[in-house]
Amino acid sequence: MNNSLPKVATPVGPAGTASSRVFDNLRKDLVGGHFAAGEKLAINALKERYQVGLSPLREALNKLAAYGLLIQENQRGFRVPKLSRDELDDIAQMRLEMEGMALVRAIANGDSLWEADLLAAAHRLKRADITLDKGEEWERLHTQFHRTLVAPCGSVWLLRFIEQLHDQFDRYRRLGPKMPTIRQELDEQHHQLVELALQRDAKAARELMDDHIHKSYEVALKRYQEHA
Amino acid sequence: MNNSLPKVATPVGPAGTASSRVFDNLRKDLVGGHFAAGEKLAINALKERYQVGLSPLREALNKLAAYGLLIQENQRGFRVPKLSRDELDDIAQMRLEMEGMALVRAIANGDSLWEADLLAAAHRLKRADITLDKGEEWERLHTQFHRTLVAPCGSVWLLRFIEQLHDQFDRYRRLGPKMPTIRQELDEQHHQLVELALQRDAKAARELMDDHIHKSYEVALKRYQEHA
DNA sequence: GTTGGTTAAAAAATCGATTATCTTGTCTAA
DNA sequence: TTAGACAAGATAATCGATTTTTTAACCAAC
Repeated sequence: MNNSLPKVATPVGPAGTASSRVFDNLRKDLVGGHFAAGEKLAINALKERYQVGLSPLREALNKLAAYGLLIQENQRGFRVPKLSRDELDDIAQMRLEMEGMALVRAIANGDSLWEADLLAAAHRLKRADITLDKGEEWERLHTQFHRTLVAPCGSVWLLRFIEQLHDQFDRYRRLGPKMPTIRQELDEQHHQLVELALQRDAKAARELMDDHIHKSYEVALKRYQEHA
Repeated sequence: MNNSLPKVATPVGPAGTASSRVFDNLRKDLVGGHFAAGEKLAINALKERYQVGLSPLREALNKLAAYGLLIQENQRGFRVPKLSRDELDDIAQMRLEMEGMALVRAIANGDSLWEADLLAAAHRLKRADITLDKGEEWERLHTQFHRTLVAPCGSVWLLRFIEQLHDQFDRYRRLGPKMPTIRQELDEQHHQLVELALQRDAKAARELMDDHIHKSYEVALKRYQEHA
């Protein structure tokens, strides 16, 4: 009211509802391992932590339960899902199938705008890697890179499932500290994936993707086993 | 208090929380087409319809949005997702990939208990078909049959995705009235699927499953197109 | 010492009311 | 006539308090 700007819908900044803000933050924390697997969430503590009331918090918890990042038990609240070797294997196996499929389709469909996005995403990821901004930002760019890679696969549902699997997978991958040696290897594969995608070599790209997921799986498995 | 029975947890009947009850009912109604595609849900009307307060209702709506049966728009409530030819194609394509994969794995893993379950599920479905109990009950048994078919595939996540896709697919399939001719053909395939599964003929079973989904797709597409 | 039952405390689920946001219809000014 | 501003009503989101259910602690009886 104190200026006459023509009603600009809040650009994107502070985001919409309290519920969606909590959802985003809680999702990040769950994927990042800020809560112990199997832990029961104390709702009042969460109210504190995320600075919201009960209603928006519960709505966010319900969404996360439907998404698979929380377990809801009928009259006894929410808990963080347990981790298990079997589930990790399942998730990795599904990633192999679905991301492979998506990559092949993306290579068939992707246009030159995709090529540009892909190069950009890979570049940003590498930069974040060099500056050793070891934190949340690298994770964001890494997720974004993989998302971009398969984006033009043509299936909304496939993308949705892949995203869900990534979140689940990252719960294992992010259990422990960085492993620089293997990490470097994986980072190189990102660039090789871009190259093969630009060359439209679907077969080789898929094979590399399989290997990439395999190596990531080994990292995740080791961390799970060391996790005690 | 008026009898001395030793504290039996309510068998299964009236179900747990108000929220979960609403979730189940709303899900059924959304899949069954009781709401128009694209329609905006009037929350107060839903309170009436399902006889619950605002909080449990909103929690159920949030879960359904995360599940993909509703669209949540930031400060303007919930609406039923639109239908589109592209999405139907996407869903059917994904069903082909995922249920095919799941069936092959189920045939590799399933034990004799599975065989029995499968026969039972197919039988129940046929019976419901004969008695022409055209309603909700047949739908339930049909869903149950397909669930049983792929149950021992060994992947929790694959089963989860398949279930989600079924719900989405059924939004199209159930747009119109029965089509007895094609319906009969599809029903026969159910029994053929059981036979091939019992014979452990993965290849033939997968081909039949592909055909089954294809035919179902044609039904769904026709209904979508006639739906106006 | 264990079992069974009772009760107090804690936590989850739900309700009723309040606050914030959007939508619609109307009016004014160009 | 049309674009914009405004106000009134409708709807969504959130809060605070209540009700219900579970959990934990205690005590008695075997």
